[in-house]
Amino acid sequence: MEQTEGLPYELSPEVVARASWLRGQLLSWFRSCGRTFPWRDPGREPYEITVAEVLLQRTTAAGVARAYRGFIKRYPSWASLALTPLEDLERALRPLGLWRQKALVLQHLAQSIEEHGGTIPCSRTEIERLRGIGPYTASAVLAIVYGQTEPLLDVNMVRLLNRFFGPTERAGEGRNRSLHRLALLLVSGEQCLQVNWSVLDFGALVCKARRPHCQECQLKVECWYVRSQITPISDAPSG
DNA sequence: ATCCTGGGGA
DNA sequence: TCCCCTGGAT
Repeated sequence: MEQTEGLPYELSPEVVARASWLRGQLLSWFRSCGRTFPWRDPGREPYEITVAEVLLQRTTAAGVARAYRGFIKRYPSWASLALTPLEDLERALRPLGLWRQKALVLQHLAQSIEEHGGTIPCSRTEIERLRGIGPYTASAVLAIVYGQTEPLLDVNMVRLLNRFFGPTERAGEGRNRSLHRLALLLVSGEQCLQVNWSVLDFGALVCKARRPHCQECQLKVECWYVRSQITPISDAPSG
């Protein structure tokens, strides 16, 4: 009677089937069109991964990609981050936006982790206790550093799930939980990271917030959003 | 809701 | 100019 792997039995069989299809499509797309970033390379140190996730908050990945290697070269360790003058750190982060806040977060994070013996805690509760680390970044650390099955529920994944599946449940907290169940279902099983990255990249390149490429999108045959665009809600007299 | 001394694209 | 970006804290 135990629900396997914590998978959500509340989701309808139809939704589960569509999620499975979506997952296959995204993985296929990712193999040919996915983006490569230095912080995604296998064998990255936990330090490099965690720093990247903080830099990426509220910024475009392309912008971080420009600054990332230089930043890691200049600050190669938690110790170097902890010891550098805040002013220097701010200067290094300026091209990314929100540089003052990110400098504070990174330095405080570095000092906290130094006190923690130089290792990042491996439980969500402890990770989220760190200043500037919320649910998203905690999931990223758990998934990438510790190999856990975690959905990276950022704006891209929220947008894609909302569009593809359409309105599923009630508004408010119920909908958030519904979205999280969908996201967990999507990334469960093998290749958790590949699925997560495929969603981020697909959201950034195809299912964009501003002008989604619905005509060329390989998901359109199953997409609620496309259907809702085609099906007229009501005859709007244009006059 | 709103702010973060935000930068980039349309 | 406005909207968006691998958020988080108040």
